[in-house]
Amino acid sequence: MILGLLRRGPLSGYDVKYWVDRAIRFLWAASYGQIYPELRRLEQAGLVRSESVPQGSRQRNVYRLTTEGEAELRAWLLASDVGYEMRDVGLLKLFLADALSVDEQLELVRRIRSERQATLDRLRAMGPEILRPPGDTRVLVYDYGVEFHEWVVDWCDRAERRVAAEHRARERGAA
Amino acid sequence: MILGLLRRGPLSGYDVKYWVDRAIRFLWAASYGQIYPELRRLEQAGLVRSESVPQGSRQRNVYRLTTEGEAELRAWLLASDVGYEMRDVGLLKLFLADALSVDEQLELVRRIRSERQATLDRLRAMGPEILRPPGDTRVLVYDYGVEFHEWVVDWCDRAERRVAAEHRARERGAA
DNA sequence: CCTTCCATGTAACCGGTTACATGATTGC
DNA sequence: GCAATCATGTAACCGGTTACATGGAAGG
Repeated sequence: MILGLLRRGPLSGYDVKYWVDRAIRFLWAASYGQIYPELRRLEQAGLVRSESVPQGSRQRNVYRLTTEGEAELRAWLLASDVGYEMRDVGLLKLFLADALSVDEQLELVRRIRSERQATLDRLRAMGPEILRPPGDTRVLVYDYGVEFHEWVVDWCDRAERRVAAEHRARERGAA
Repeated sequence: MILGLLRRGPLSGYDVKYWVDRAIRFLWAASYGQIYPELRRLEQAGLVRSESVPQGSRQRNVYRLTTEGEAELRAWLLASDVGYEMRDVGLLKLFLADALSVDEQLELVRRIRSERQATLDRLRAMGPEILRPPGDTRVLVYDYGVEFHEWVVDWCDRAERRVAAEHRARERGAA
C-alpha cells in the first residue's frame, strides 16, 4: 500500500497516514506505529529512498519510490490475492440479537445505520480533496465506498421495517 | 461471539468453528487457535460450563452458557460499539492500479468479481443449512451477506465497463 | 497565549494466524 | 484400505493497535 501511494510522488509518513485515513479508511487502515517502522524497512530493502525536506526548523522526511520499489509494487498488484477480511461488530451483534427484545433489536439496527451514514457523510465531504488529481481507478474505488455505504444505509432501513413487521405478525399470531 | 452462538444450545469448539465458517465467515472469522483457548478463558471466568460428551471413544467437550454468561452476552450486545474493520486487498489494489495497463486493470476487476461471486455461491448453497432453525435476525444477516455480494458482483461488472469506456475515450482523444 | 495541526517516533501489548501434532469414526 | 470428517489442542510467530513522548509552526 505504501509503495502504491508513493508512486504518485514523494510522501512523508505523516502524509501516508493522512491519505489512508481520508481516501481508503473504509477498506484499509494503518497506524503511525505501523507506517514509520515500515518505511524504514522498505528503505533498508531498497524499495524507497528517504530525503530530508525540513519546513523551516520542523523536520520532514519524504520517501520516494526506487526502480526496485516500482517493480515490487507491480509484482504485488499482479499477484493473485484479492481476498478480504471483515470484522463487523454491528452485523455480528445483529446476527446474535435474538437474545434482545424487539425494541432493543430495532435500536441496534438504527445505531448501525447512523454510524454508516456518518461514514458516508465523511467520505462525501472529502471527495473533492481525495479526487484532486482524479486518477481513474481512484475515482472508481471512491465511488465504490460511497455506493457501498449508500447500499448499507438502505439495507438498514429495510431491516428495521422487517424486524418491526415480524414483530407485529407475531403479536397478531399470539392474539 | 462465542457466547452468542452458545445461547441456542451447547456447542463444542469444533462446532463453533463449523458455524462461524459457514454462517458469518464474510463478516467475522475465527481459528481453532483462538476458539479453544478462548473457551477455556470463558470457563475460568464462569461464563460457560464445559461438559464431556464422548461419541464412542472419540472425545467431545461441549460448552453451555451460564447465567453469568447470558448476562455478559446481553451487556455486550447492548454496548454501543457497532464499528467495523475491513482489509480488502482486491479493492486496495484497484485503488493503486494506475501502475497497471488497462488490460491488467480489467483483469484485476474480473478476478475480484469472480472471487466475490464464488463467495456468494457458497453462501447461497449453505443457506438451507444455516437457516435451520430460522431465527429472525440470523435470516436477516444471512440476507445481508447474499445481497451484499450480489451488489459487489454487479459493481464489478459496472467497473469493468467504466475502465473499458475510459480507455476507449482516451484512445479517441489521442487519435 | 493557546489551540490545532504538522511531524516523528517507540515500547508494550494483544488479537489472531499458521503450522504442527494426534487420534477416533464414518463411508466409500 | 483409504479418504474425509470429527475432534482437540499448542507453540511460534506476526501484524497491528494503543499509549506515550517530543517539539516546531500556523492561525485565531
